[in-house]
Order: sequence, then C-alpha cells, then structure tokens
Amino acid sequence: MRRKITLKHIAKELDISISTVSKSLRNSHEISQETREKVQAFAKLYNYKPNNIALSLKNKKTKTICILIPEIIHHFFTSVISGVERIANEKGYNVIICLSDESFDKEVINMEMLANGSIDGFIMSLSKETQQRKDFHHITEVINQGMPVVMFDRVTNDVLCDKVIIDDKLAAFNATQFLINQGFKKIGLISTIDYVSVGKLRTEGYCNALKNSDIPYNENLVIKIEDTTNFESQIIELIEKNDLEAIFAVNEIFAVTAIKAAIKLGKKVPEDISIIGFTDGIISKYSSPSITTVGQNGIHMGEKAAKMLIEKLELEEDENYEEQYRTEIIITELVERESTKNN
Amino acid sequence: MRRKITLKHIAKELDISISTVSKSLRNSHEISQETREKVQAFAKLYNYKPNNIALSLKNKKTKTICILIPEIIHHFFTSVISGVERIANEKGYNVIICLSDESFDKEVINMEMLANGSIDGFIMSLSKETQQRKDFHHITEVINQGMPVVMFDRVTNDVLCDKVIIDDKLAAFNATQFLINQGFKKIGLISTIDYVSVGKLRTEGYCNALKNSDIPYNENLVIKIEDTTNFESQIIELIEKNDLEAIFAVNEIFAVTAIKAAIKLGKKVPEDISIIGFTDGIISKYSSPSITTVGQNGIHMGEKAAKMLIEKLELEEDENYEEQYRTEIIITELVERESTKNN
DNA sequence: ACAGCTTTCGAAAACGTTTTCGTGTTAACA
DNA sequence: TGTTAACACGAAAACGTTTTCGAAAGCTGT
Repeated sequence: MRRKITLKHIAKELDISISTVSKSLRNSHEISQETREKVQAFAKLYNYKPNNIALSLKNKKTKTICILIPEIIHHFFTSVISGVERIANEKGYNVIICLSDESFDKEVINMEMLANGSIDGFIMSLSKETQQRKDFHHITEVINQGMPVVMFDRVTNDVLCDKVIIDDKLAAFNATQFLINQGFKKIGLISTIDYVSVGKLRTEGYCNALKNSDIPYNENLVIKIEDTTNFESQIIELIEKNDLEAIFAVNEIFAVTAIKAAIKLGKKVPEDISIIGFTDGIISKYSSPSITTVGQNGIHMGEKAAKMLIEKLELEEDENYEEQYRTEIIITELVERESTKNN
Repeated sequence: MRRKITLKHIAKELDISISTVSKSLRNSHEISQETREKVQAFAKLYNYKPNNIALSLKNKKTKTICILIPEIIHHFFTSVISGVERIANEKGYNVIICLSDESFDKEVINMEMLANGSIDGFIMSLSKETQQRKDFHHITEVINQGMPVVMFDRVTNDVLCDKVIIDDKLAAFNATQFLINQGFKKIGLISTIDYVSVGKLRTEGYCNALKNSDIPYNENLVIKIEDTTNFESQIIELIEKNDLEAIFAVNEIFAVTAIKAAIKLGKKVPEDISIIGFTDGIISKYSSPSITTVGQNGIHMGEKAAKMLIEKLELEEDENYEEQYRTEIIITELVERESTKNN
C-alpha cells in the first residue's frame, strides 16, 4: 500500500527543490524544458495529484458547496439536489448534502460545523422547527462571516440573502381555479399547519380562488394536518362528512392518501371526486390513477440556486463588488393527469 | 462583515504567542489558569472556531466520508443515505453525497477528485456502466492508496473490500416461492439486462424457485428491460400474450408499471393477477393497490456500511492492525400488501 | 548562594501547496 | 576583460492548526 505521493517526494527523488517541482507541473517558463519534462514524466508515472486540502488552505476556498435540506425522502428535494449537482459539477464544484431532519438543532450543528472553512457556501431550505421558532441567528451568523447563502422553497423574510422560490400562492390559486372551472363548488383543502410557510401560502391561494369566484369559504372543508404519520382517517372523515366534489392537497402524500381514502369510500377518481396535488414527484406519476399536480420544477430550482451561489462566489473575488440580493421565482405548471377530468 | 477569526488574531490582540493561545483553548495545564481564562473568554466573545481545513491538513484526516451512488431518485438509495447519515453524524463525521448518474466516467471523476485528501473513505454502489465495462481500476487505485472503501448493493467480486449486500438470489427465490405457494404456475418475470448484478441474481432466484417446484422455465414469460424510459408496452404485451397469473418484478418501477398495465388490460389486482415488486419505497407504499414487495431495509444497509467504514477508519490509527475484508448480508423480508392475495 | 525543580510560555516544525523574491551561472556584448 | 541580461533554480513565506522542545523565571531546600 503505497501512500499518496507529494511534491516533497518528487523533489527528493529527482534531487531538486519543491518549488521547481511545483512550477514544472504548472508548466512555468521559469523552468527549463528539460526539467519540466522530467518532472512531469515522473509525476505521471507515480500518478501524482495535488492534495485538495492543502490547496483549500492555501486558496482559502474549497470548491465545495453544501445543500442543507430537511429531508431527502421527499422527491422534491431530491430533484433539487439533482439540479444543484448538475450545475455544480459543471463548474467544478463538489456538493455535500446535509439533512436537518426537520430539526432546528441539527440545522444549527450542521451549519456551524461546515462554516469553519469546510465549504464555500450554502444552499438551504428551512426545517419545520426552524420556521416554527423563527430563530435564524445561525444563518445570519454565517452570512455575516462572509459566506454566501441561497435559500430555496422554504424561506424567510427575516434573513437577507439570495432566494429561489415558487409563487406558492399563485400556484395554489391556479390549481383551485382549475377545479372551480370544472364547475365544482365543494372543494376541500388538505394543508399543513400554518408555521410551514409554504402550507400557509398555499392555503391563502386556495382562499383567494374561492373568493374570486364568490364561493364562500367553509372551514369544515379544510383540514390542517399536524401528525404526518397517521392522517388517513382525518381525510376519510373530511370527504365523507362533506360529500366533496374535489380536493386540493398541498403535497403529494396528502393527495395520494386522499385517493386511497376516496377509493375506500367507494368513490371513483376522477368520476366522483377530482383531486389535485402539489409537487410532481414519483408518487404522482406512478399512482393509480396518476395525479394531476402542481409541478414545482425542482431541478430547475436547484440549477437556479446553484447558479446564483456560484456566481456570488466567483464575484467575491472582485474586491469592489456591491452586495445585492435577488429573489428568483420559478414558474410552476399544472401537470394534468388522471385524477382530474379533462376540460 | 467581519472575517473569521484565527489563532493568530487572538495572539496578536492579547499579545501572547500562537502556541499559548492554542494550548489555552485546549485547556493545557502548561498554561496558567489566568491566561487560559483570558484567552477562552476572548475566544468565546469573538466566537472563535478552529478552521476545519487546517485541522484536516494537520491531522491528515477530514472526518468526512463520501457516499457515491448511481442515482438519488431511487428511494432505495435515499434510504441508504439516511442510514449512513445517521451513523456518520453520531460519530462526528460529515457525509458528502456524489452521483454517478449511472455513468462510468462520472464515477471515475468523482472518485479521483475526492481521493486527494478531501475525504477519509468511500461508501459506494456501482453504476450500471461500470458493471457493464467491468473496469474497476479507479476503485482498486483508491484502495491501494490506503483509503477504505465499502461497497453496497451493486458490488463486484473483482474488488477486494468490505461489502454490504442482501442475498438477492434468496430474496427473489422467496418472493417467487410465495407466488408458487398460492398455486400460480404462469408467473412472469420483469427484470433488467444481465450486466446489472442484482438483476441477474434476482433472475436466478426466480429460476431456482421454479425449478424447485418443477415448473418449467418459459422464456416467453420473462422480459429484460433495457430502456428504462418507455417499457409499459412491453409489459402489456407480456401480460396479454401469456395470460399471466402473477408477476415478479425486480424493482418498484417495474412493479407499479405492471399494475398500471394490468388495469389497462381490464384486469384487477390482485383478483386477476398478483404482483410482487422489489424495494420497499414510497411507490410500493402509496400505489393503489399498494404493492407486496421485497424490503431491502436500505436504512439498515446504510447504517451497517457506515459502521464498517468508520470502524476501519478508526482502526487504521493502530499501526499493526491486519487488513481483513468482510461481506455483511442484510436480511430481507417480504412486505405483504394489497397487490397479492392473503394466504 | 546555588543546584535543581516547577511553572509558564514561545520558537519552530509539520501538514502540502503556490508564489515571490532572490541568487548563481552562463552567454552575449561592448 | 568587465558589464549586463537572460536563464534556471531554490529559499522562504503564507494558509491555520497542533505539538515538541527548549528556555526563562521563580521557588525550594540545603
């Protein structure tokens, strides 16, 4: 087991100085053709590769970015990761993925751990707990130290930084409007508790669409799910008691569970009840019937976030660039499938 | 924007040497109580955190491991990631996730890039292309340089290292046997092309089960899917032409597509045809009907792999430990759901 | 008063790079 | 022959740590 070879080894072996070796490998004209070739041949023979850590220390940058997300199980997040990964690799950056598990503490620990030189910047989506506590000191801290942060999807106005989001309110409005256009009035909403920012916004969009069509808001048609492990019974009850014509669910799991609930109640989808979900993931695609849903375009979101971050990183080189934060809005689209009727 | 503070800054500010600062922060008894307190107070005030890169360079280890997988979309891989993450964080390691996109080249590039000091070890699953080419020089290279590698799921006998696998052949045997026990004889198989090691093994398990029950192997009942983007028609044809009673599919997507195909043919699952899949992911769970499947216990697999890798890393400290490779087999279980009849 | 010990601290090396700034040799030129 | 310029290379600093070793100062005991 031969250990990794370093400049020092090469220098000793060829009986020249470390500087000469370094310069030869970078093809400096300071070094004679002859020496350069000798060194390069030797380096190739022993498969020399510069040590990344040493380079990072010297250059004060690691060419690594971190994407910090609440959960990896959600297909939406994995698609964002794919987008980030693609752009990052293209530009010569590594991606390190960290999970907060929806926990405030894990989010803080992860950020503090990595902020000390390990990475050049963050792309992140807030954990539920962080959104609930509204405590963002760990993020502002990192930003104050000069490390760029790009937030996506679950963001907050309390932190000044680049952001990539969708217009949740508009997307929900459009989805609900789609159902209204089909003549439905008894439209249920399956949402999350309000401190999850996107849940709140999507609920608002639903309300706005109703108001826009002069359909009175009926709180009985709305459930906000807290316990995400066992909620099918709540949905069954919702459908049964109110004899719903349609449902708008703020995520995939809620939507697919609504389908299962409807089937259990002997209802056919979409003949008896139409269902629209949020997030165009595998569940929506492979469900039977497949689910009409709001596509967030996670890949695009990840790509955009990565581009913004890397741009900021490269811009930082410039001493006199002016700090300026942008918020990009990614266009959503309604992906029509089998869980709603054709217009 | 104050930059990160270093030992040097503290030293200068307090007019003492860098060594004294370092020792004070590590509470060395070499330093007087008074000085220690002064330094620690100052460090706390300015929120000093040691620079990870410098530590990595000094200690020649990064406390970071890489999990290199073909795709992040597959639920199985994300569950493995979760397992790895959990154990790694517990032991103070960071996890960096890299994707090969099933491409040999990306696998090689990723490994070469990270092997130069960025990480302490790899946990990996082979890309399809790598399995096809049977070229593993990049892996043996890394191992020869003294970096531990743990392979999981898609492994190869051509590389000597720790491995975590399931008994694919046995699991497939059991799944097929389950169908045979229900009295079915016309059992179809939806598999992948043979160079994907697990596809091949699962096919063998299927064959063995048939042989074991004296059911002749009929190649018409078997399809091996190459193009993973558009294969539903193949499955429809398979079911229709052979009037199948049951299907064993070697992954989730194949299984759920088989269900859709059956429904399109007017067949009911499981009344008219039973279906068993492989991998207990969200698709199987949320499909209608939900899918009976072979649970690989990805989380457990990830945990095991991480434990093996970290153990090796810590053992390496010891100069005179003897190299020894293990292969751990994770127990699978058949998760019975709605796509098969009750016994 | 002096040897020897303890306490407290700093200098320097080391990890592996890159880069700046010499410096010595040689060749060319007046 | 003496001056200068070009060429080829090396020493050293720097990035931010930790750690070994040495040294100064103060104290104890005889």
